[in-house]
Amino acid sequence: MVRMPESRPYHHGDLRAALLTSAERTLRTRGTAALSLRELARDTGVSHAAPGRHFKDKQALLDALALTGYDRLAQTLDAADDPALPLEARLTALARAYLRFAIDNAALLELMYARKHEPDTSEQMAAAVDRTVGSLHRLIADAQQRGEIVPGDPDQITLVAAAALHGTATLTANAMLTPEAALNGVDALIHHLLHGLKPR
Amino acid sequence: MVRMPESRPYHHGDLRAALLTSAERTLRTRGTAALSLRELARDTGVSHAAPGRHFKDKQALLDALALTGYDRLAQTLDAADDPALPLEARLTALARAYLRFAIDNAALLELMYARKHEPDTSEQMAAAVDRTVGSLHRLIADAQQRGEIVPGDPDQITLVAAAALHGTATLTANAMLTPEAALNGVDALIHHLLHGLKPR
DNA sequence: ACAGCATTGTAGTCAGCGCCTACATTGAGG
DNA sequence: CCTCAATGTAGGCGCTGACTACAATGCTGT
Repeated sequence: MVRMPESRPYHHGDLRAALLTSAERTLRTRGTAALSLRELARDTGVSHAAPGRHFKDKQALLDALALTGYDRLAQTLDAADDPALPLEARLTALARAYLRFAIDNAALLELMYARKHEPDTSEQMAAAVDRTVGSLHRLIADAQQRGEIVPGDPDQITLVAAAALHGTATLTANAMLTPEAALNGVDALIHHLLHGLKPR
Repeated sequence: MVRMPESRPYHHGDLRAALLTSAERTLRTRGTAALSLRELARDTGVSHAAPGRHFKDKQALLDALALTGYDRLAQTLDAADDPALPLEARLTALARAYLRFAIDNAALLELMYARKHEPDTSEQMAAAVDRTVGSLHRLIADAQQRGEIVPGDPDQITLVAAAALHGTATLTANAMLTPEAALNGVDALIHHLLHGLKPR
């Protein structure tokens, strides 16, 4: 029995990467719930058990997907942070970048923030989160050093800012706030965050 | 010993409520992913198709569950808001109540904020969200009227506060912040929110 | 060059799931 | 009382994730 000449080689080459790419595509177009390992395998032209060689179970693939998301987010935020800008503008730009990411990658963000990662990847996840918050933390620390932000535990201050941004982002990603409303509200959000809600 | 002729009657009586109760129990103890209609039916002692009479599909049950969650949350927040308190204390109490709910009902909260509700329930969902934010909105409007909060679109101001609280709550529910850290940070969060991050 | 072996693919199977349909039991209203 | 809608049961379909045994491949040491 002769082998079909134009059949894919037995070994895919880089199945792991192909699966991740295809998975993110599905994630973006049809949501997390529509992601099935078997369909992923079919789309990639391999047997239904092949993904198991690269991801011990479905959660492992989702974790890997989340990690790539953190990489992209950290990179995005890093690129968006311009230390030369005055404080309010700098913070606004960072917030905008985060919001954009949240809007453009809602399903991925949901995955990144899901609290069901496997134990062995949860430390990588924590590190990724730290890296992500890093940009904001640096910004706060810089401003504090210049006396442009109140003194106090920088972690605590960062948390306040992070919570406000994260809240806006998740509200938007979960469709409780339209992208337009969120983006339009960013300036006011940052302004109020810096100047406070109480009259001065 | 006489054979107990007490095999459950053919008709359950209030299967819908029983399913919701059992579902929330599973949700709390084993998470959303572990929730199966068939297991739910088994636990409740009915056939695997019986739930279909009360919920047209799994999502319908999840939606119903989310709605009860909103009811409880709105009630909790309403009870926690004491208009007699001075602004900062009043806001702090509200924030604490929200955080407590988020910590105690992490999985349920995830369901409430998931953006995959069926179209026909999404309006009820939106109304529920409005009702939930109502407490905060009233608080802000009150304070604004007394001149204790800067003038401006009250919706916009509410959004700032809501984002900060929501951010803290989701960070905690997603285990990116320990419950202790979150609760300890509430006072500082509200303080900074009211007084701003910039020095005065 | 090539044998040995870990890696990475395939094929088949299993139990569990959501959902569907056909049928049985029940209680309430004409 | 008798119908009939509501609510439960039984069975089945196609899908899923996970497991296993086996086959093809390519790397590594000699």
